[in-house]
Amino acid sequence: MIKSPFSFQETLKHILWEGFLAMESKLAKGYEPHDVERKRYQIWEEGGYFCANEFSQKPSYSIVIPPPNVTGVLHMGHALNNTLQDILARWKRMSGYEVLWMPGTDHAGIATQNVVEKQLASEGCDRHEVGRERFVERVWQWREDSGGQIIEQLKRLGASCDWQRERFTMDEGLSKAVREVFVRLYEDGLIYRANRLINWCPRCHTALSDLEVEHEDKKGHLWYLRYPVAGSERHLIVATTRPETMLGDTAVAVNPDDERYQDLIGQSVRLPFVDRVIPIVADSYVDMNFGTGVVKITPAHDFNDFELGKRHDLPQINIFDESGIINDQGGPYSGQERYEARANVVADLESLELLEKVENYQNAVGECYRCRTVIEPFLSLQWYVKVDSLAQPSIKAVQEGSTRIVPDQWQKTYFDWMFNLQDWCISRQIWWGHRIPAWYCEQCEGITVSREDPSACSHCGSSKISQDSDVLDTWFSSALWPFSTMGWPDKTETLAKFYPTSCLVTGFDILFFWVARMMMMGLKFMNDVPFQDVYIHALVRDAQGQKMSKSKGNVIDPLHVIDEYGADAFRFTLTSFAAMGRDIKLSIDRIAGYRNFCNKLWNASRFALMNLNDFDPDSVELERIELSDADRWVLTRLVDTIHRTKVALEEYKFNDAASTLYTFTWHSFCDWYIELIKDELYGGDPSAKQRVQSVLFVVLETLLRLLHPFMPFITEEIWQNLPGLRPSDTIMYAPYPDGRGIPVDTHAAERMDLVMDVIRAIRNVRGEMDVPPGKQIEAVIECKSDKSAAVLERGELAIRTLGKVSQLTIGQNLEKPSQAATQVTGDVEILLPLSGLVNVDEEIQRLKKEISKARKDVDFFKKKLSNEQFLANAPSEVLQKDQRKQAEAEKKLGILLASLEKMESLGL
RNA sequence: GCAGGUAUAGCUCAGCGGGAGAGCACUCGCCUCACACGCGAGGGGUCGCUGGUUCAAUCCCAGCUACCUGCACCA
Repeated sequence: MIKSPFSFQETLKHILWEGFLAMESKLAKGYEPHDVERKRYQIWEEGGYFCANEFSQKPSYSIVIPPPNVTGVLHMGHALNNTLQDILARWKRMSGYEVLWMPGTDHAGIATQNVVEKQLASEGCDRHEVGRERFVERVWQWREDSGGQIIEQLKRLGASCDWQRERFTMDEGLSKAVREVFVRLYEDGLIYRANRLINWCPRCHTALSDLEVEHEDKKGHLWYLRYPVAGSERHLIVATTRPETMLGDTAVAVNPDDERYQDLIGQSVRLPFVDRVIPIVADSYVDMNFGTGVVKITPAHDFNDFELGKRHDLPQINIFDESGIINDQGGPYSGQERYEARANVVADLESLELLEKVENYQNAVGECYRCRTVIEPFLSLQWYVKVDSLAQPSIKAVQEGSTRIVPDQWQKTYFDWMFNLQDWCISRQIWWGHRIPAWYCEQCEGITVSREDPSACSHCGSSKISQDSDVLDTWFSSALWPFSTMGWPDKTETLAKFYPTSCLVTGFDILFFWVARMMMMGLKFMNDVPFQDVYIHALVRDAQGQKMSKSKGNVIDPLHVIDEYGADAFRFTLTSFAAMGRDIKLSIDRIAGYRNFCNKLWNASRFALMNLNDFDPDSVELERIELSDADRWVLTRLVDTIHRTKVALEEYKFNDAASTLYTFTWHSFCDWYIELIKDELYGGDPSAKQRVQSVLFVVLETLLRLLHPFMPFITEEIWQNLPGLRPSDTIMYAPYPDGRGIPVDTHAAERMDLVMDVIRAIRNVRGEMDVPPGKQIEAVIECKSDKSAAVLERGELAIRTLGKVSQLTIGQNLEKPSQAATQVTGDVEILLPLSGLVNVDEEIQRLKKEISKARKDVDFFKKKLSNEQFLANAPSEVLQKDQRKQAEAEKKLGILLASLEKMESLGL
């Protein structure tokens, strides 16, 4: 026989009841996100509800998506970022704005090229064998086949982007914008070419901007090398972390004030292996206290040495090729890879007794942010953007508030960076990207920069010209995103309607990469800021607070979360934790908590639908019916929730909005209101039933609209199943609640709070005293004022039902039962006759606990109010409030003490 | 080294100068006719440390300690 936790009768009752529910309710017993999400999203998308109309008369609200990499897959950062944008977009759309949320992806030059190069490698060839043209074709093909997966994943999240406008940074239009910007900046003298040390990735074979290099402390060594002083038996000892670069040394340097080496300044040392005599120079850059106070100088392979070399007019000897292999300047080491060369140089120095010693040493090594290869400072000719004149207006715009950075602590970071800008290296030696529109003349060596591909040199007219083989940094095109996506350089209706954008939502990690550069380009080319607000959100970390990364294996895949818990629960979790200025530590059980919240909403709605079968929403006339205190209470709380939500959203306090809605939904609506109206729904009074049906409907329908930006799927699904006709095809275009038409009655709400306090007091005694939940009890409620008595008499039914009270007496100067548990709230004394329910000792214990709490209160206020300084200085409302609280506490203590005395006398 | 941030219940975090809050976890009692992804009740905190301002400080100011994140790094 199968063991069942239920008796046969109970099981049967269950089966019958479930059957009844299935017939009565249109909704399933638990919320099942899968089908709902797929179905609803499809309807929205096919209905064109995400589309923006630039010809609309409505006020505009626009957001451009931070374009994810075309190679990317959705991670937690994207999920948070796009959830917040979607909340804003849906909120504004419902609030009557014409909303454009512009989606798209960027071409991620290096990352995408790497993907396709790996493909080629697996086929046993490389891009050079394939050739530039065919390689670029392959990349396009790759994008066609497997790029942009993230777009479909954003849809799973519920993102309401205008997909018909989806853009890609390599699109024709955006490429045209890139070209226009390059040419104009060049013509304005803001783009130039220079031969400098740059960060070079020997694996990607390209230059990187300063921002694309990530520094990480690594364990290494400090080698002390002995350089023989020319024409002497002396040696100078230099310390270095990179011994192989000695092949490119063109000097050694000491501090001019260093007494140890005064006599050597101006002399030379003989460099081993390459047999070069190099000078000993004096420069204040050298720190006398570090190492030996002597530095080897390699101008072609170190940024500091490069600067020093310029001061002393030293030659720059490049010893590497573009793969980091020693070139023919490296003498015997020519052809060796840099680390191999290092090992050999060290070994050979040692055998020549030129290695003084080796120490362990930790220092920060720059790595390529795309492939983690150690970058090489490399001397090469590159294109730069001169940022000074572009940065000035961008700084001013934020200072003057044309663009607001939220939270404002990020402003400081923005300014810090803007004030210390280096020129931006924009050329990349890869093939995938916007090719630099510059042509070099074989004849006159002039450069032709042009909007249209030229056929002749603009200087000498020669047709022997060839285009620069480099492409532009991906961030160059991303910097134009807010206007290039809207059709610039053409003057479009879209730009007129939606530029500048209303808000940019992004993570702080790309504040410099992207936000600052968009500011510069927007102001330069649109003469206006690209966005009014910039909302910087947190980073999503794992439950331990660590950055999620594949190598740590602590990534939570958003799509798995959506599969398991539903998009709405996931979104609500992210939103709840999106407090300003703090990172999000995400763990699965938190998501489960919000899954439960979805289920709660679902079941409250099921309850409502079951009880609204015979209800016609058109009959609702809240103004004309006599509402109960409970009705007025829930409606007042609802309006309060509406206002709080609005304020929170306006201030980008997403977590506040979420918690306000959570608390109202669960604790006000479900825990109290639904419980309060059951008597009237199931009772025999048709007018009472219709009244609570009206309020139930209004509250639920309003709540769904309030919640929709946060939980789009479940709210639409329920909303569509409400009785009667909806004012629009989709909740997406139903007006966002503003509280109008909903009566607010704070006095009634206060009355209801008293009733609820009494119910809580009864439940407290029951719970503390282990009275079985099903057991009906007796209660005597002694009121010290007419007002309380009247309020509680009106709440009688609620007290009976929710307190499980069968015999209830409410009034003043009542006859008190001889043995009763006592509880006090406000000026109301609640007496629960023991009559065998509770034993006296337990009640004594409980009373003692209550008394100690009350006594603490009394002492607290007594002390506070006996302080003359407080009486003299505190504002009168604070004073009055505290006096009232003291009186209340004293009254409560008195009642409890009297009750205890009585109990103890009984016990004896 | 410079800058910024953070320290509040076991965990994760809200918090607006006037008696410390939530969610989760925990304890007790419940399959009560929307929901056990649930209901009711309860326990739990010297608000990092030291000073200062104030009638009043978790909140404002200064210093200290610890952790986090940027940026810059002396080879």
